Amino acid sequence: MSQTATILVIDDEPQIRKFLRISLASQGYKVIEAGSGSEGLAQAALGKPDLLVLDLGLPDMDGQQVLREFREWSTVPVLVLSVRASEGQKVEALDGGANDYVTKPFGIQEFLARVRALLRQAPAGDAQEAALNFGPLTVDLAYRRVLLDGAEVALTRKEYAVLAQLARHPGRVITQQQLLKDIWGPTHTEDSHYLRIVVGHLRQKLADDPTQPRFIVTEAGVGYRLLNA
Amino acid sequence: MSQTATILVIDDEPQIRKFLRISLASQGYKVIEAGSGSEGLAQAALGKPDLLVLDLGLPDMDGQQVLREFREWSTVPVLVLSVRASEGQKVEALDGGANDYVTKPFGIQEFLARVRALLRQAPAGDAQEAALNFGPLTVDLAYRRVLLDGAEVALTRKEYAVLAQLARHPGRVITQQQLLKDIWGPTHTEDSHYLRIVVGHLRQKLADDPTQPRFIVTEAGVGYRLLNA
DNA sequence: GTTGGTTTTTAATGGATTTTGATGAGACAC
DNA sequence: GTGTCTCATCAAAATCCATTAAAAACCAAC
Repeated sequence: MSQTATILVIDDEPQIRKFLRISLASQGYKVIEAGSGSEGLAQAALGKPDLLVLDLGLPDMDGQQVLREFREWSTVPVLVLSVRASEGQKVEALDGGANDYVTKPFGIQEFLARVRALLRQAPAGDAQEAALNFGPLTVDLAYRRVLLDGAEVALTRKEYAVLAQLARHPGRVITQQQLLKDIWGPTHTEDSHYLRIVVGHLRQKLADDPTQPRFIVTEAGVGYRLLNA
Repeated sequence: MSQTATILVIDDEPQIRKFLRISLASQGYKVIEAGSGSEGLAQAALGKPDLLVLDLGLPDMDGQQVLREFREWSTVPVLVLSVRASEGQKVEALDGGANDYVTKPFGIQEFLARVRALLRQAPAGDAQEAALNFGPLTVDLAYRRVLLDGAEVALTRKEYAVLAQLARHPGRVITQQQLLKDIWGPTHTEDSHYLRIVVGHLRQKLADDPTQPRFIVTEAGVGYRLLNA
């Protein structure tokens, strides 16, 4: 389905942050944190989270204000936490763009279930998982498809795995060990021969010449790199 | 911007239904009602609501069961109501596909705010077609029916489950593990053979040739995908 | 209980992919 | 120049995968 979701927690109380961090991390989420509203907004722009957990009681600025500014540019789901349980508060937050409102103290199981519910409707990586383009070559990770000049290229499992791995880090060199470990497993990190053959097939199918590469560049003794157009 | 949303209320207590009907209608929503689970599911298929408000305490069938059957074919947001506030109940409902969970008694302002929040993320008139088309093939999730050239195709449970799963993500590769986990359960993720046989039967009934597929494409060693016409 | 239909096993086949082995070309150091 | 290292390519063998058929076990409805 999706890779691990990133969750940004904005809360000024360190012990609550720690509690949430541990709980969320134990479920496999990647957690980033902020202790104030301004820091939180900065992190939100930087870390591209898939979900925002926001405590309304912040020292530097009003939580509602943080929510409002966040919603200026993001549609990522927001779960608001608060000790204040007044109905007016809840209505204000929900109408201000929050997707859920949980009052402290809360059960961690319910909290995690609400996190799952919010992430379900907006799957992780939805933002970044657009198709990647490398000139005439398109690698669509969501659909597991590869197009060359608009025509679909039929790739085998290993071929696709190598290309996808390279495509995930455009322009970066991926070491042979990395590729071998991720695709063949940690027991085959020495078999760089496999890699050469698969890359050979890939280049053939993509009409790529190793001496004059359009797509896959070999970095001798190190690994391979996918050129970003 | 948005036209009036339609909200389906499933609750067996007439006075609560009346209360919700009046409150929701005063906000301009169109309200349809059902007093039992089976009636609710029928109304859900018929009335194409934009939001479902579901009370878990129903006389004829378990609320969780209603939720589960509804989620078989619809992604419309669901707000669950319940007097029982046990955390386990909430987790079960949220993981069963509910988007929010409100315990009675509740403040009507907060309830309406949560309704607004749910409708915001899935705007009214988004009235998603429950029937999906793939050229001559139609998969109607709401009625659990499959039509080929307008004629109904009789499918077994597993066959339908596999086809429906593929149809929910048109063009996308669904991995064998995914299909096996969702349909046979997490203990059978290794039995990819089952899958091949069911897909074989499906192709036979849909007059689909694996070497020249109209509908189901096999991605060797990975999974299957349903071609979107 | 019997019956009809469904799901699960079992088995056989052909095809495709992956692995293995062998060979040659280029780069670089000595 | 020679030897060594890495890379690329070709061809075969071995393995894995998909498809099909058919029998056995299972279930639900009657």
